Amino acid sequence: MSDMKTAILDAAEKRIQAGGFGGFSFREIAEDVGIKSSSVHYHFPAKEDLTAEVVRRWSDRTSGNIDREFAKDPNPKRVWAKALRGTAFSKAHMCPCTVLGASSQDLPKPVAAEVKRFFKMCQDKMVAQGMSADDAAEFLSTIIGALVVANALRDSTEYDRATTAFQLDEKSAA
Amino acid sequence: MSDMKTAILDAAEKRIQAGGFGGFSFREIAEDVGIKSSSVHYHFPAKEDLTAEVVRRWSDRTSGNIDREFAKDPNPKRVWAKALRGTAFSKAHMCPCTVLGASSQDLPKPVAAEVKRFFKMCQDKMVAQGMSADDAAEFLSTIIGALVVANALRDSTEYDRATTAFQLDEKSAA
DNA sequence: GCTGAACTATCTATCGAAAGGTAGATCCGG
DNA sequence: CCGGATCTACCTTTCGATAGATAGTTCAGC
Repeated sequence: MSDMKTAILDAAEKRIQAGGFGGFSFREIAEDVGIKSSSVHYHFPAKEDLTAEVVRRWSDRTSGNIDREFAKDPNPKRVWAKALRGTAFSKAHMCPCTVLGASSQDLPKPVAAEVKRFFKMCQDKMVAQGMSADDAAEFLSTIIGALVVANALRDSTEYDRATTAFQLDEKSAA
Repeated sequence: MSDMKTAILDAAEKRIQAGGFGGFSFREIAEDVGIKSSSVHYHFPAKEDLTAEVVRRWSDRTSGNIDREFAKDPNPKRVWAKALRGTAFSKAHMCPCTVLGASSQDLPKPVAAEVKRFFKMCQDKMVAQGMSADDAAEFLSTIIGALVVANALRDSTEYDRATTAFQLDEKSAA
């Protein structure tokens, strides 16, 4: 992957984290990376292609990060809670898939499909890590919701308040 | 409130539920209600005014609905879980405040403030109903997240899977 | 009870800006 | 010289918003 393509994906990711699909334009991305909007089209034919690729990349990275941490800590809930905590306290504050998922009905089909894949990946991985299907559904909802609530209240520490139960040491987090 | 103003709010609410702030235009709203886009400006000077009013109305309605149901059922979690379940299984599938909250950073200030007010109202009311602050934060995150995940997976029954623990009878839901 | 000002709600028409996207030229490294 | 990458220039559409006109309604004062 070329440097410029990566730079475009980085810029798009940031803007999507802030405003979702309708919250960014090719011109803004172009200015962010220092090229012209038409050149962005060279790398990504249409807006939905760029957006779908941002989601795919985020999904792959998340999957990898979780696998890596789970190898070090056998408690899946603590691993996931910590991973999303990093997002909540990052500059962007939000996970792009969550922002897009909230307005999934208004997304181009390929983008909506990619977003769906992300959430399925999360649930499947949780089950593979030993959680029951219902437990995974509830837990995923809690950490995703914590991200949204903290973002809306403009206070990242809200994420911690909502997930204290999962960030404790060995015995407590079940 | 005039019929037309209400019709405009209804149309805007639907569109916001689907696509958030960037997901609707005055022209679409105008077509939905059968007037011209400039006439929408007569009722709401700017897009942020219309959006803020949609959020305010949703917030007031939710507050009223919860009070009414809590008077009949003393279990706050069951009351809230049931209320949001209605949204998850509605045609629109989403709570407009949740959609907007996910992209809160990209919202005009008055709108972001109104969205923030909604989530604070939820937490405050939960505490007033007897929940601890941390418990309220976690529970609110779970039901909001369940809405997002169910929407992204395009399957409303995901909401039930994530909230079964709170929809049971008297003794079980604590 | 009539008149006329003021208000409500909508229209047509239009603005400048910005959107997504395309075509064709240019530049640069292999 | 060829091909990937970027540019300039442009197109069409849509955006939020404004101006000015037009009916219909309300209502105070004579």
